[in-house]
Amino acid sequence: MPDGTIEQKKGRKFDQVLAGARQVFLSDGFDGASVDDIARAAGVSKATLYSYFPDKRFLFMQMAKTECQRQAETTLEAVDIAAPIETVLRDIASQMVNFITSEFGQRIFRICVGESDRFPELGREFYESGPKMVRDRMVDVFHLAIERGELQIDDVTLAADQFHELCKADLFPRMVFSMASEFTEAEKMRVVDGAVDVFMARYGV
Amino acid sequence: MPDGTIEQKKGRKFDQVLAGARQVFLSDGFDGASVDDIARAAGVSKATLYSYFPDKRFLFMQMAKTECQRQAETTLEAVDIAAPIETVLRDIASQMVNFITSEFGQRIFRICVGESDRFPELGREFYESGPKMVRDRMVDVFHLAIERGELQIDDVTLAADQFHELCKADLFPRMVFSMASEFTEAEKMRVVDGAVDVFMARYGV
DNA sequence: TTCTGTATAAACTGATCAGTTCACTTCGAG
DNA sequence: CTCGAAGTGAACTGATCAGTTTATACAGAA
Repeated sequence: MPDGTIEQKKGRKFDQVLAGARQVFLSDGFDGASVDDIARAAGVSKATLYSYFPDKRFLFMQMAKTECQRQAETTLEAVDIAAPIETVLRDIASQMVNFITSEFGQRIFRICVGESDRFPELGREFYESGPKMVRDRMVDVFHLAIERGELQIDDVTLAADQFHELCKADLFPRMVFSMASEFTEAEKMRVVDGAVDVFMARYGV
Repeated sequence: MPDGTIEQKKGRKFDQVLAGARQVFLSDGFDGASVDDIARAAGVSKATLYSYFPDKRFLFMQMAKTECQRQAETTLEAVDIAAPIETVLRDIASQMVNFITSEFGQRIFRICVGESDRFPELGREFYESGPKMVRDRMVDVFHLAIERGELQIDDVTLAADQFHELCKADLFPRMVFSMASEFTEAEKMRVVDGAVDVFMARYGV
């Protein structure tokens, strides 16, 4: 105990349970997932599962939080801020579009939306570690570009939200309402370019 | 039978059942709603309910379709197309924002999103009678404005989708993830004005 | 009056599922 | 070698719920 693993709350199967939960919740939704299925997917007995998590809701929340954090970390990292603002925006837009149209993005969104009436904490958690983080990151980028005289923005947070929304045009509703599940590069490009164009027309110098 | 009511598929309690379904589904979601509750809310026996609708899913679909149509009819009607395009856009944006932030808009969206994995028809139905109709209507407006030399748009449907998305900035994520349930007029105005500004900067002559 | 179609209440079936309990195993530390 | 913590599997409880059935009521039309 003097060294090593302080990180984990409890025994060795904790991560296993979370992985099983991830798999089953993501493919079946909250109500659709049965605890027996999760235990089976995790390769763990139900009793063990319940020794780690007090109930199904809690397990779900924990899973969702973990997943969101992981996602937020990998997104918006590989953007070259030194490049001209149009390039930066195009990169960011691409990443957003890719996330929105990804299997994972779609599923986690679906569950959070559907369930955040019954447990609002979930929605809030997701917002904080998802859209909120993206917005903050964008605001930073904008400030930099403003300093460099590339952009002129009065309401920076609004601009960030607008950009984010612009990246959803067409794709998002079609995705979310099961009109399409995959998109061609051309379809994505159309939206990305459109978003950058509109944004620059208003906020470019 | 020579005159009168051809419209209804079956007997007198049909609408009652639908009304009960509307009430319970909208407040409890699909899984949350029990058929017994619906029958009770409708003031109808369960047997009667099942004589009208083959099962719960079908009842739900029917309710959602009906509601969407009703909503689509009342929205985007009282817009004065003769007015200058900026005014027209502002009116439309206001209506969109009001719908997005409405109790009903939020609930129906939540259910459709959460459930359209399990029955994709629902999502499609909603898309066709919701976003799609709005888009078509907007495209008409744009064409008119282009003819009048007020707008210049290459990809008209993309522009319509962009405008729609711009109206969701900030408000929509906060609403959907339970960060807020009501908004001040000022908050709404900020988004409406922002949307029109951005849109006109790109597509205005 | 009688027949028919629509309605009802209430009991019932069959299934699912969250969460608990229990008797038993495994394995590492002292 | 033994103790105890962590894990297992299977049975069990209690509850909910979709959908069915049955026996009954009541209307208007023939």
